[in-house]
Amino acid sequence: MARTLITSALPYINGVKHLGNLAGSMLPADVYARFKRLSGDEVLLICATDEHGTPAELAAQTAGISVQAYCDEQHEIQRKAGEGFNLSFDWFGRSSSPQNAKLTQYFALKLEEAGLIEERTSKQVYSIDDGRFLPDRYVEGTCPHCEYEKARGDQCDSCGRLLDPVELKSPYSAVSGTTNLEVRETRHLFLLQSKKQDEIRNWVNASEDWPSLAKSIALKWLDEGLQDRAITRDLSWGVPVLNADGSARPGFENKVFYVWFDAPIEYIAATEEWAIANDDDWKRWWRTDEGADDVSYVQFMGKDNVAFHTVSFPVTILGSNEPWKTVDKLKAFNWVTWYGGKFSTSQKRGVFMDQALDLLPADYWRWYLISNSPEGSDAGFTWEGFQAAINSDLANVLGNFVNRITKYCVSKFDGEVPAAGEPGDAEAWMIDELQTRLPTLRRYYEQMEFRKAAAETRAIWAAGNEYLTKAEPWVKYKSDVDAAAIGVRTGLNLAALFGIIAQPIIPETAKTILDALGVPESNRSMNTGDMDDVAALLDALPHGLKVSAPPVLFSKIEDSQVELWTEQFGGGD
RNA sequence: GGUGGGGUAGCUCAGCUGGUUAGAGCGCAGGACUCAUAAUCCUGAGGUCGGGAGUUCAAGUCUCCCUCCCACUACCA
Repeated sequence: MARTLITSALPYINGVKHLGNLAGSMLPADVYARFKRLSGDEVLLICATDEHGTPAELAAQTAGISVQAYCDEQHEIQRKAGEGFNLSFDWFGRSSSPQNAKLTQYFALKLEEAGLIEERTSKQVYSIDDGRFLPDRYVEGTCPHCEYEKARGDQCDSCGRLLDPVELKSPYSAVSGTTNLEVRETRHLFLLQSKKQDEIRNWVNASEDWPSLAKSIALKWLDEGLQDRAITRDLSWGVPVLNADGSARPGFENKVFYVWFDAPIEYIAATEEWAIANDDDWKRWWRTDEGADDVSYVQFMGKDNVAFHTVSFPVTILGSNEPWKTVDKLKAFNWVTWYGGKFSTSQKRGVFMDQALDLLPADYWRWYLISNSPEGSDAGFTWEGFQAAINSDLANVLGNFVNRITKYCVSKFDGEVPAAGEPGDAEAWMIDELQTRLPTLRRYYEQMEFRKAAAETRAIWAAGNEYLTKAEPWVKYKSDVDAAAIGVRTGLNLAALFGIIAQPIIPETAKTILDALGVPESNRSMNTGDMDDVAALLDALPHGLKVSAPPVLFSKIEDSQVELWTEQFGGGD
């Protein structure tokens, strides 16, 4: 059995994720995982909340609770949101888990043994009133180039220039507003990425199933020269820096590993968390010397994360000099935009996962976000586009098809799959369509071309409607009931097939359809072997099987709802 | 500034290594049908493929210049 390991970029703990976050990583990872499972692979889909770092500490401080309590709360919220969207994670872990702490410390020690870690002193802005070091972007002030007054220490939002926090005029803390700042020296562990430059380049060049986008980003970093980077921070919340014997590393008692060092390691640690919970073995997924050599590992992420996955994390993995599994294929996404701008938590622009589910069931959103996946470039979300896609694709093309054929069967054939009638021209046409379209659909999924997979899925549904027009059982019924029967039987089998191919994207509705048609779990696969014989697929339901018309699968989105939501969510302004 | 990705029918987008009359969905117009969620099916109108120059027998598809949008640019994650 082929084995596929899939990871989605870890959503940051700070707040409910919006539809753009969902569409850019977690959702396509889930769709792909579902497809691979239906294709007969053994799949492990891993995700987790990324819980360390300054934003989590500050958010907890604002909320007046401990960081641990804050993360506990937020993790649960995100877990529930994912569950609400039917994200089929085999494990949704936490980067604050003991497994991740241990593994992160382990990697750091291995890297040090390999001579890739060095202590260095650097300078950083310290806020005396806040009692903490400030990351560059938490220092704000007036831009020395354009005089913009709220420029961040790393970059000015107004003129776009990269800055150093010490360049800012009248700097202040973005945390508290205090101007009581000073530059202090601080010691950190640096990962000597420059030493791995050639090895990483060879590894990148050897990669095959990477999109050009990913490769070009990786090569760009390599061309500019990998810089050694600090992998520790002056924070209290995070993975402690320890010696091999478990004692605190001298001078690092108040420091932790940098969130970007431990976050990708959580992919592995989350698998360990999964293994513990399921009494399974995690190493067979991650250690090529312990069974992971035949695993195909696929990563999903937003474009902004590509460098971390193609360069930084590989330095950690390869630098350990141990046989860890590295990524085989990766898929990067652009952003979903909101009426031309960005989704923004702080400005309350856009729709967030929990809000979305209050409006409509998950399948509506899943379909829209996958069929409009931000693959080639940013994809704009608009209520009008959403309404059009749902009403046309789901309600009219798929929902109506299932409704018309099942209702007709119930009213004219006692709700039983008819046995009579021989296939004719219309059936031959349908078989021909499916013989080209089903392999095409599978190919798009294999290639992770999600927009195209959705479009092909829809095209197959639409072909079903076209088939019914050709077969016109309601006309034939008047003169030849057997001739009508073949149309109904084929139509019912098509409905079942439509449910099967709908499973990766709209799993709940697919289940409703397949349950209504009495298709057993074991016959819902999308495996090639099971989909090759199209003629058999169109006569798969046992003759005489009792079927029922499921309730209306999708209700249409009314103009009045679009108006309401536009007002409610500030779309269009 | 640098790097990368985009600018193709009213809208959202396909168009691989250059090759017959540039495609799809939505929307729009007309027609058909009546089993169905006023759904479905058919037909049609609609584009000087961001602008300019060049290479070529031939360019949306290659080269150069210009222009607009977006992302990334390594101590935010």
